Amino acid sequence: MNLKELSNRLGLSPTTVSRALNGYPEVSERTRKRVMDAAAQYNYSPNSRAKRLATGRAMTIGHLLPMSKEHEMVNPIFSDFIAGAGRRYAEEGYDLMLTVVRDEDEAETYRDLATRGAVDGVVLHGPKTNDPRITTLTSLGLPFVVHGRSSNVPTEYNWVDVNNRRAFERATSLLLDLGHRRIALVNGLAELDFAMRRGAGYSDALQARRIAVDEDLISHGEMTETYGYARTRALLRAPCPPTALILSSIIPAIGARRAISDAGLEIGKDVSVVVYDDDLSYFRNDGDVPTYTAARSSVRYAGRRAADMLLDTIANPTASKRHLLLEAELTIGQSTGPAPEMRRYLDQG
Amino acid sequence: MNLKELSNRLGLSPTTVSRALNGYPEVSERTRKRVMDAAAQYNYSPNSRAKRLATGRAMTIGHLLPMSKEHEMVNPIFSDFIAGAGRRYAEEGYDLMLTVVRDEDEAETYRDLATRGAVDGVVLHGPKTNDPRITTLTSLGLPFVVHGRSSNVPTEYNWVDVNNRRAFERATSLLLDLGHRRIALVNGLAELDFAMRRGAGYSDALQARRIAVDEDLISHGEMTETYGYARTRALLRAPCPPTALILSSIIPAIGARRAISDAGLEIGKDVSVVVYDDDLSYFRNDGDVPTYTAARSSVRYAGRRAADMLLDTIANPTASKRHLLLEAELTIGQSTGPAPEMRRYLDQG
DNA sequence: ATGCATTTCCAAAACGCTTTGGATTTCCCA
DNA sequence: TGGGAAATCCAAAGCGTTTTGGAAATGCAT
Repeated sequence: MNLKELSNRLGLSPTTVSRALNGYPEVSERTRKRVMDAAAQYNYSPNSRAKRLATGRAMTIGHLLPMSKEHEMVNPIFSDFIAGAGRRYAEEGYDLMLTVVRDEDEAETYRDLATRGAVDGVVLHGPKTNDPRITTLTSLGLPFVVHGRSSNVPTEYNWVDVNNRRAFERATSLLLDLGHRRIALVNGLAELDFAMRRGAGYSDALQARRIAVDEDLISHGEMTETYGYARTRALLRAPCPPTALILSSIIPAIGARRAISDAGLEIGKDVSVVVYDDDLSYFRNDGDVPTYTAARSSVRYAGRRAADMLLDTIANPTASKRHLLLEAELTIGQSTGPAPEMRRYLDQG
Repeated sequence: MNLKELSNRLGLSPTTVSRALNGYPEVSERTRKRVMDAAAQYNYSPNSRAKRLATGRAMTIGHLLPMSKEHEMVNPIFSDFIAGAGRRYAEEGYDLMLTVVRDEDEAETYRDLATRGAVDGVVLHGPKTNDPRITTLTSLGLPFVVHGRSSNVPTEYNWVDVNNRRAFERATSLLLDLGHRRIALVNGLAELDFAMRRGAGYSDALQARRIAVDEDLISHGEMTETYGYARTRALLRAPCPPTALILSSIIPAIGARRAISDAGLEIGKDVSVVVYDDDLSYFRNDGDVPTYTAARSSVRYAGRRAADMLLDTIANPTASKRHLLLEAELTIGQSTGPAPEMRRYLDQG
């Protein structure tokens, strides 16, 4: 069943039927009703491909899922971000197109999406410092929103980000307040912009208390359970181990817990742990007292807001660039407590 | 730059240019080369929307990401499955379209995708027993592949599944061999077909040893960390706690570990744990000795094979239905050991 | 040189929709 | 009962490809 056939059955022209269905005012309500009913009856909906050709709009938003050859990992936060964004797309009649791509092909893929006219806009994930993809997308003239920010990019661009620096500054301060002085930072890959910002927040807090930053306590890696385990284990075996850890995601924190437990230590007592919590749907860190003390910000919500921003950009292409900085909330859970020395002091008191 | 403009510059007809680019034999190699070069120079690639209208093919595969209102969780294995499947789509020139949908709208969405002609086929996730979606898709005539199987569906359909029953039968047998007699099963949601099969495998193994199935040891839930924690905690506090646990995913196993640790017990010694491991990219359970004893089967590989199957079905629509049953491998890790009573016996020996 | 098969290319139709620019009808008021 | 405005509808021209059905040019053997 297509438009021509439907209009034949109704004894109307395709023009009128099309207008009736798309809510144009040039058609009487009586006719519109008749058309709508017939469309429902024959289960007609306009062919996407034809519609998109005629309107010149793809009605599709693209997301690239880049996979590197060495560590071919899918970012675990990706699915929750997509869930948030995709819900909005669906509500607005947009489709979501996901392209799994080797990361060396990423720029080429953006170019391809643009010239093919396959999407009306894209979301850029995991920006690095001075990310070249931003320049690429800008020059392609393809509307886009960055999830995160990229330092040192000369041009303006749309972004939705969390105040990572402040979140980690606050997390570090919390541990300092508890008497911890040797605090390890288990951070994301060094080239990622958010990791850089988090590192800066951590350093800020230490320096505000005149505590030197010990590079041995800082590490960068992919946010896997294995990485969290290996790194924590190494830290605890060092000559002068930290009394507290800050981890950039809840996934490596799972590994950290395992390493702490393996070492015969207790989390929240012998070793304090603060995590950055993206509020992943399968790993809710809530309850009366959350398992982990955490700086929390819902990545799903970020996805929703990024979608809003992108759709708005597509609708108003000439408007100035949009920015949204979300704040993480710091919630106390079971994984933090006074530093061991402090604990002895308190016990005496 | 479109086809007409390109052909103008070349002094050729659109027909010839189109044929040259699409590798048809009616064009001389010399002309083809000239066209290809010009296309590269002007960075031309055919407009997807027009191409798809003309060919009548969407060149797109659909995946639905259903989200229920109560427990709005994204299945953590989804992203790895997509990564595997999406890679194949990209290689074959297909796009991947993801639709985030409230699960009560799922059937309606399939119908819409079909009538709109938005996709050439879909992958069905998380089939329940006698899943109505299979009937819907069959009647729509939309090619599809099920990731998993659905019992009691009268018609034939394509599927890629793991031999869940055997995997759980073997996992249970392993624990029985180690002397465990009270083995808990922490399973997925009861309505999911794979949970049913896993339960059957578990029961098979017990009954083969003439051990009665204790319903109190079996539970169903969503595979979150929180669920694994709560359930394990409850089990360990019961009057007659199990000495071993089998968990349907590595995610609740994380919670189980936490509960065991909280109870002052040691995993692999006081309590044995076997997990079903989907080989998630951010939670690799490998190393010299894996953390968990596990029945492992890569969900990413399953995604790739499902994609193969679907593309093949689209190319040969009349062929008979295809099935692929993958076997999980059972690998011994650090989380299992002899049952405590057995251990005492062995220690004496 | 001639005839025939190949090679090489093209004009025009088709895909299914939207949208432009009228044409026709209806309505309202003087 | 006109006349103009408003309401209602339509024919036809796109949108940018692919594909059908030839036409012209070339190559080869005679």
